[in-house]
Amino acid sequence: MANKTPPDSTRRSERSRRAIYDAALALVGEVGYNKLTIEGIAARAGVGKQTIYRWWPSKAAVLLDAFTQDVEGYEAGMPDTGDLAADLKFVLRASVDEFADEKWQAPYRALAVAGANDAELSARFVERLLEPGIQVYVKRMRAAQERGEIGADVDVRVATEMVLGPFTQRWLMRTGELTYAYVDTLVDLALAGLRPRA
Amino acid sequence: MANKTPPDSTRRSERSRRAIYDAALALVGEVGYNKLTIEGIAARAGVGKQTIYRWWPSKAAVLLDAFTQDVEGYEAGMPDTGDLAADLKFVLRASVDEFADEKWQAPYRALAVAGANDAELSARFVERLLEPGIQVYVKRMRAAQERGEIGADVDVRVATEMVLGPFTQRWLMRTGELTYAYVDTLVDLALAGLRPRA
Amino acid sequence: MANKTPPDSTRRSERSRRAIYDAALALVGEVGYNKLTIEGIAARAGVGKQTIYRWWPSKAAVLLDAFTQDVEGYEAGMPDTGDLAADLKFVLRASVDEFADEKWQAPYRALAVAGANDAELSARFVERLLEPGIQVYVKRMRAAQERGEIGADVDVRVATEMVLGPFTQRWLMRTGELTYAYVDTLVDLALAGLRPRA
Amino acid sequence: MANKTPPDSTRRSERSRRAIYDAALALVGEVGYNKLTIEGIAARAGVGKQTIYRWWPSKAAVLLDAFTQDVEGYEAGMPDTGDLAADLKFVLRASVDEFADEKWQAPYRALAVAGANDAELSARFVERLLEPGIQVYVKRMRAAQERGEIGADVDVRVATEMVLGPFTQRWLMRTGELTYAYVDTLVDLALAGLRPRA
DNA sequence: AGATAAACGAGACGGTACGTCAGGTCTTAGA
DNA sequence: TCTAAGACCTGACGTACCGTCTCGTTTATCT
Repeated sequence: MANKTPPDSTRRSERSRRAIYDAALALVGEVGYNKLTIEGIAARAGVGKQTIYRWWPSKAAVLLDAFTQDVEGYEAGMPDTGDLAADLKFVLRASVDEFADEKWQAPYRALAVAGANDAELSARFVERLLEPGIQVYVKRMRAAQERGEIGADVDVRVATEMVLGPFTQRWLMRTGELTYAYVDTLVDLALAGLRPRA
Repeated sequence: MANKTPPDSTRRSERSRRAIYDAALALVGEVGYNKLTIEGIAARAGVGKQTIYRWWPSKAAVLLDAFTQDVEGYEAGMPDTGDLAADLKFVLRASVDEFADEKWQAPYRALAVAGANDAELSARFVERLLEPGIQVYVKRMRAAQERGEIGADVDVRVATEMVLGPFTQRWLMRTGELTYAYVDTLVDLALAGLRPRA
Repeated sequence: MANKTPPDSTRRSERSRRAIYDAALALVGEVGYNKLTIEGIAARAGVGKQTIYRWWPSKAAVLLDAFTQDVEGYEAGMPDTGDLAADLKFVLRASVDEFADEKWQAPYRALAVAGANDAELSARFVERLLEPGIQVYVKRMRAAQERGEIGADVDVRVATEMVLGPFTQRWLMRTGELTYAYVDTLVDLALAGLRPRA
Repeated sequence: MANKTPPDSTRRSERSRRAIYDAALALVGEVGYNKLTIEGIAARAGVGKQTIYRWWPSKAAVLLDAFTQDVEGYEAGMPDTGDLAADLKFVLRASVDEFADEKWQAPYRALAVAGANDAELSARFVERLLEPGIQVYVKRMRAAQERGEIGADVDVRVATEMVLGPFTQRWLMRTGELTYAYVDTLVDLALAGLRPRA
């Protein structure tokens, strides 16, 4: 029952969509996620509330799309200089800087958090933002593994999590500082266990 | 100015406090954190709203106290059989079970998440719930380190995070399953790097 | 400025117009005037909203046209048997029956009411529906006056209102029942005057 | 089911109630009944919307109470100079003036009209405002009847309607002007009857 | 034991935002 | 070119909670 016929997406206003994305990102930076409201987004975007409700189920979904749009074409990838430790440290240090940027961090954190209480949203967040970031590490590790720098029996997925998990936890839970020194230590400690056994 | 004289805590109604804790925990399990409301807690507890506002600043704070109360005397600690890997796996496997229990998981997740958007709450959450849990690991590792099972130069705090971070991330972000096999792999991989260099 | 060129009425779709009338009358009977909506009429008629807005300024105007269409060729007129009292009673009794018919009454009442708050609509309602009904009485009275049954100095318009006004008030305001006995009393009293017979 | 416990009227804010009445009457005069909104009343009164919804079921009900409050203690009654025609004319002429006053007329008309589409409201409107006004005439007529100025067999209720009905119809439907001359004619005709004087 | 005063339950209050509905305008496709 | 379809902006709807503010009513000391 209750199947509202879904709107015809070919007629969708591109103008409104962009305005909504811009408004959502601007507002989440200004007032934070908790005080972000659909009414606020609509007003800022110069758009009717219904136009938002027509296309998204929640403010979190709007923000996810807005943010995804924003980081499209990111896919920076990781260098492969042949030195795995150096490459990991290089990218993680960049992440340290990124996560220190309040403007970028606010919506990302908001999404991570909103996802935690909403399984469906979580799935989309992971698929669209989190997983691609993880895969960058997995691929680089796999390359190292093929060259024999990492033990053949090592689960590179778990190995990646061993580097990213602590980083994420410190950031999200504020259980510690995110510094260059920290990520260096982390990489060294993690890699020490990955080397092929002599 | 504006210093509301704080309420006299000696006159506080113990009955009401318990009722509020019970109501908060019951409701967060039934409707989830987002739909948990102060009005709902007050109604369920048979308590005036003001009685809640008098003693707590937010629903998250209520929940934190309620939950803390609930796990008081936990402090289980970790066995020390002399086999570090086995001990870590033992406790982590218990955590796997614990985090699979919807009733326990709901408020814990809610608090973790609420903290992410509220630095002050976060600090108390970490201090009261998260950090004690981490310290259990840190202490066990330190013991192992003193016995020379772990390299003397290893930062046991970071080493602990290398085990708990991935676990937490999988749970919170739902980026993977939490199984016995997973935590075993995790422990083995982490410890491989911790052994003292020959 | 702003003079929208009026639409070319020669190209108007007769099919749509009829469908709109039918839908409007059906809906006003089903849901009442307050819950009658342009959207509802359009949907029921299988017509775009714009097609309604192009030709009518308001739902009341649609209903007025629809209803007028429906009662076209009414103009029943009043018999002239030579007995004024009997003729008046005859027609008023027919009205009693008519106003008891929910299906006929609903849109008529709706229009009377909508008119009360909209002078322009009111004018058209009076001109097209109400006044013709009144004139039927006025003519019959005038005929009686010419035959000397009614005083030559009597204002037959006012005399007519003296019969129809009470009837309308009872109906519209629900201040009393509309029965055969009532209209008989009304006619007798109006014709006779209140003074005691000498 | 669904019986929300009714609010405790002893705790009701008199201040708010007055402000709501004032706002409702002011707004209905300024923008008309159709554009009168609960939000508008609340805003103008400096009151939460819920405070209105708590105590009244609709904007019409608010207006009815507001208006009733306003005309409380009216109950002017009718003079009894012994000359029935003169007394009726006197009061009706006063009504002519009253109904020409836009400020008084707007809410009264609005209520009459709202009642037409809402039987329950109608009942209260009639009981509180309309019927008392009618009874003033009925009583005066009855007095005249007891003195023999009016035939003993005359139904004074119907006789009253014969005077007030036409007046009301002209006003509500705008079928004619409301002048002193009109009400004089009406009274004379009603009292005299239509038959030619012998 | 009685008086005093704070916490208590209850819930009305001024507000904000919700998610829905309809109004009236504007755009696109099709006949 | 007019029509059907329907997306759009607007604004009001009625509801849910917010956090504050009285109201009596316990309850727990302190005379």
